Amino acid sequence: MITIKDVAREAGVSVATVSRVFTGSELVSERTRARVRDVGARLGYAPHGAARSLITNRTNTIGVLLPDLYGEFFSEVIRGIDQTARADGYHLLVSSAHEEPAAMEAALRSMRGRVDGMIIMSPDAALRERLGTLPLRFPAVLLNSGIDDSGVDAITIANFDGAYAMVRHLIELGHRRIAMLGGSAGNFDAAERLRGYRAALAGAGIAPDPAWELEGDFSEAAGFAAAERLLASASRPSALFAANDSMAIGALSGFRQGGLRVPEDIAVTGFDDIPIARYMDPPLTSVHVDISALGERATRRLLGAIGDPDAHLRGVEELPATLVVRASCGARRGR
Amino acid sequence: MITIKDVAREAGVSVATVSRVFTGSELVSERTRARVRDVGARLGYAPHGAARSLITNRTNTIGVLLPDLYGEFFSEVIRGIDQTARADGYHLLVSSAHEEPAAMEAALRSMRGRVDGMIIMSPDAALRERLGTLPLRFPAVLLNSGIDDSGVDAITIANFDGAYAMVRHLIELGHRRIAMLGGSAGNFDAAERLRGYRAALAGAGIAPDPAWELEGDFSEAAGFAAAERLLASASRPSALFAANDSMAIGALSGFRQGGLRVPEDIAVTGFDDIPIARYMDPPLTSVHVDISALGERATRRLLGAIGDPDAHLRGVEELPATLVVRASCGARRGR
DNA sequence: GCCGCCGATGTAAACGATTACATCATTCCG
DNA sequence: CGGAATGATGTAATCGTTTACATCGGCGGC
Repeated sequence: MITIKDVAREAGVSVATVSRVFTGSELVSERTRARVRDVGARLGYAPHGAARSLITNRTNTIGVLLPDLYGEFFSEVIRGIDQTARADGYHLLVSSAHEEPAAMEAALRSMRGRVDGMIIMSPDAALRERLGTLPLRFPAVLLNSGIDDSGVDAITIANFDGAYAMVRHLIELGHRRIAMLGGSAGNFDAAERLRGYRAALAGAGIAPDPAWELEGDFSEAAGFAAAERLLASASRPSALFAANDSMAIGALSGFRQGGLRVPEDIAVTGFDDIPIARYMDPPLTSVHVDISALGERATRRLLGAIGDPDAHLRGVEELPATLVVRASCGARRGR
Repeated sequence: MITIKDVAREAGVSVATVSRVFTGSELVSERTRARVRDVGARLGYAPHGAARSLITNRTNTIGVLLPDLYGEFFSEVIRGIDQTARADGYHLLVSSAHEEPAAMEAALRSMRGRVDGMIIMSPDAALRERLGTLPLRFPAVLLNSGIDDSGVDAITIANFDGAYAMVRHLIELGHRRIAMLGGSAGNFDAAERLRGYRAALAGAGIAPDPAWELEGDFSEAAGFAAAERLLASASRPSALFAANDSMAIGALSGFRQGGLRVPEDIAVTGFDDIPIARYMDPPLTSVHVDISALGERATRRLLGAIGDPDAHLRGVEELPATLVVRASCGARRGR
């Protein structure tokens, strides 16, 4: 492997000069700069990242910790993070599937000296608790972790409001028998959406029926299974609100397979408004969240904290969640 | 920031001993090991990644270069890569959106000293040429780049076979007027799929109609637009084969909105078999590719090359692409 | 009782860059 | 013409680890 020394020797200058050329310092004569550049290109030299980080204490990398890497939601978040980070010359070090706090801690440790800051997505409540006690060695932004402490940086979605608006909308369409397909137990977003659902029902004076609070796991398969369960049960709701779009899509498919028409026989709605939602048949009524903006905002906040830790003021930002009415709720005839 | 020296001082041993404890060397007495462990935990010590990489020449990280990060296809590939890499204790450094060769080269350079190897996805033909001339400084595996040189490591999809099988299937169903919605110009996968389409038509003695070779860009929007175009044109095909599922889904939606029934009025099929395909209405007939396996195979190959560069033998692997018949092609009644 | 060996530990030299400081040649001004 | 200021370059310390080599004590075999 060719190093800065090789370039220096070949160009007949000291390593300091080569370094100055490659870090873009002004203090090099035009002639020397050109010569060093040439030699560098000819030899195929590239500065060694680790060596550079060691002395500068900067890695130009941000770490991303995710619970999983599955589905359109996460890919959109990462896209938002990546775009923003790249614009500022940062790379992304991703690490996923940290179900257990221990695994997460290990991942966090292993990031030391490899990243300048972290974006941590830990929707699990138990995990979040643990995280608070963890001595973070670098700037960090939490995503959807339900933390409400202005001492930390975090971005959240207006889960409650979104769910409330959705259920309210269904009620206004005349639905009284509204089921909710929830997310994984312990998941913060899921809990908040459920809370919004209950509040909306209560607000309309509808008694909640525990049998209509189904448990899911955010996957299409869970939606499909829930639809089958509802089809088999004696009393069927007139509307199903799924805690995310993937489950709504699965449910759509399940109901159809069971011979039900959506929205005529049953309304189905989701949450997140993933890109594909509008292409469903019927197009899916959902709660729009600008998912990639979620990643973008988190990244901006993090970059701010990295750039000037003292000036940076921490806080929790909430992203709006707005109702998007399409055909699957029955508000629009056909399409 | 606390370093190995702090731990050494606090534990009353030399840095060498601390290092030995944290690298898992045998040569430490049980008593000392325990003491160092304790002190380390108490002080919240974590080895500095960059410093470690510098001396060991290992980063335990693999770099991933992608053209973009959009949609389920990429997210599945990354998932495959991540799972395999993590199982071997590797992290992922991702970098996306390298449309131009220059940007790609820059990204590649900036990875030196930060990764042990790279997985490069560059479906663009021009890019691939350039890449060949680039002196790669680390093991690399190419993904879907259409390279057919046993001197490099690469994984490809059986694009031609898959497309051929799909079109053949449509012909067997009685279709003669089959349109193809292609992918981006210059994209290798797209070109191969187009080739398969043409070959199948030719094999059945059907004259190709250039007007029915539409250009797309792999997005849902492109599929939607193509459907609109076909609806407006005088002669309409009886089947549309889209070069990927996203476009097929967009087309499905477009045709429906134009009042056409799928598959009764027009058959629609895709390629990739992304997870959501089976939940469409009608469920999408597609060409199944084990996308996450694509990432997994690439990673295994790369890890092999990293582990033992001498023993490793390079080569191109092709992943099968098999027809999955669902309802959107009309082969099955209803769903 | 001496020697050699072995296991546990320490010392110090890398790794490849950046950068404060020193050096040297020029230029400019009084 | 002397000396300060300026600009280009070099020297060497430094970042936090790992690891080859040295050291040292204790133990077993002769």
